[in-house]
Amino acid sequence: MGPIIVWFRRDLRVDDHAALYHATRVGLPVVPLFVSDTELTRRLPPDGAAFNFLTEALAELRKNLKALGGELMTRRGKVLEVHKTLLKELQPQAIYFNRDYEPSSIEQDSKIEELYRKSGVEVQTFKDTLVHEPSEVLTGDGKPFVVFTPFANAWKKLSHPAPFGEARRFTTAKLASDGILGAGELKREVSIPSPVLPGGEKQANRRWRMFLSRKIGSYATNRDLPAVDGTSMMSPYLRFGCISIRKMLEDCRKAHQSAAHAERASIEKFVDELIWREFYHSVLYHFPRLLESNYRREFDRMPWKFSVVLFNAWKKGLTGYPFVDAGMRQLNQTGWMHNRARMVVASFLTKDLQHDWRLGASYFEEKLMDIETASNNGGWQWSASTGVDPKPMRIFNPRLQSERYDPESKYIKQFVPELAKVPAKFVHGPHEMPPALQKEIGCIIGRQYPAPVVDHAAVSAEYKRLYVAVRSHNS
DNA sequence: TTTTGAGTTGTTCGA
DNA sequence: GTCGAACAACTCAAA
Repeated sequence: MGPIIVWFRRDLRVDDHAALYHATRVGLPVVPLFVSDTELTRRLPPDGAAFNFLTEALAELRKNLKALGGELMTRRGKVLEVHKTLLKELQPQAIYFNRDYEPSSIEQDSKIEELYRKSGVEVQTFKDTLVHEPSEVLTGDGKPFVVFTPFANAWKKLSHPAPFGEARRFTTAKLASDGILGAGELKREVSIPSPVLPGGEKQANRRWRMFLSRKIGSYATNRDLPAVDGTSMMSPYLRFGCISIRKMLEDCRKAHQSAAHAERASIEKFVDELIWREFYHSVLYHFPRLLESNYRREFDRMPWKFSVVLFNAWKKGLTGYPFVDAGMRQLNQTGWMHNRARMVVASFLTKDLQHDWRLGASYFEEKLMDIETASNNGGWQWSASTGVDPKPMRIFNPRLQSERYDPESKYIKQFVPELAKVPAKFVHGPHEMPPALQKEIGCIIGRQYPAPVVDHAAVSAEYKRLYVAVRSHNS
């Protein structure tokens, strides 16, 4: 009897892993497989934080599989070609893998399924990435939800799948030695200074337990303050599947039961964020065109601007708006950005600079270590007012956001060091410093730190006119 | 079919 | 500085 292939993609863990759990219960040898050139890895820049995270997660996966008695097989090459080769080489009994919902993955996976099925090999796919799949959360009419709250209500009514638990020990069938990569071969030179979040299952659990015991109770307020370590930072771990979403949800429910009243609201808020992740997965699944186009079609007429100078200022964190600049520099330096800052920089690019949200979305794809296409697309379309959010136009005031969410300017000063000596009174608007003060503290506007690249009041008024014009055209 | 009510994360203004 | 209302006024799920 041939082995069972368990194909790992965005689910780099051994604990509570649907496909691995089920495969190790059959009693056949199991070949855990990772193909380096998947839909996941192809888009990751090799010098980016996400790639670094991935290699760490993979190295640990290899170790954890070994502890279960198995051996990770890593192959490089086109996915379909790799599977064709393995079909001959291993003559597997079956292939198991967890489902992925991105449009490109769906297309790829159906080809893989067909390949194995045609050869009489059993194919089993599993729900693993989400608590509830896009096909499970539908309106009464069987249509997809496009407003969050009704989606969340329907989601909460469904009974949640319990964690499966540990995989059994297994053996890996003797592998042909050719074409198998060593552990280090996927590793490339990376130049990310001390990643804030190390990849892998162990780190995922460490961070999660710390968040559960010390942070989740104050999540509702602290999550909005970029200078405070108040968010879970689980996004990269979820992106690469270093932790099980079923387990996280179960932990939240247990914590909720034993929590004080005040903390319960915070835990519910956190669960809502997990539901947002599933909501945007569902939206993209049902409307794959959103990767390229506006949900609200009338925005196809939006006369987005483009300026190399302004776009570069945004990318580099040199807009003259300290909070925006802090966010962008955090992204560039660490591969991660606080959620509050993500909203502010996205609003700034789309509303103040009036640049197409797709430009911002691709820059995030390039830089974020937690890049999840569904969430990224949903977030950017939300910011640009082109998406499924039913609220009317929303323009963030970057100055106000700065004062409200970074009142002590700790975040700004951490990532925009040239503002370190600017007094509290001026730190959210350094260009207002009198020239003498600029000179005194060695932060001259236009030299050490830029003047605002646009005037918020003027450009937001302009944006409002464009918005009204675009929308009224519709009827 | 029509009606009703609610909507992640905002901003501004005036008391 | 804080608070509530006005802003704008649209979509869409569900009754």
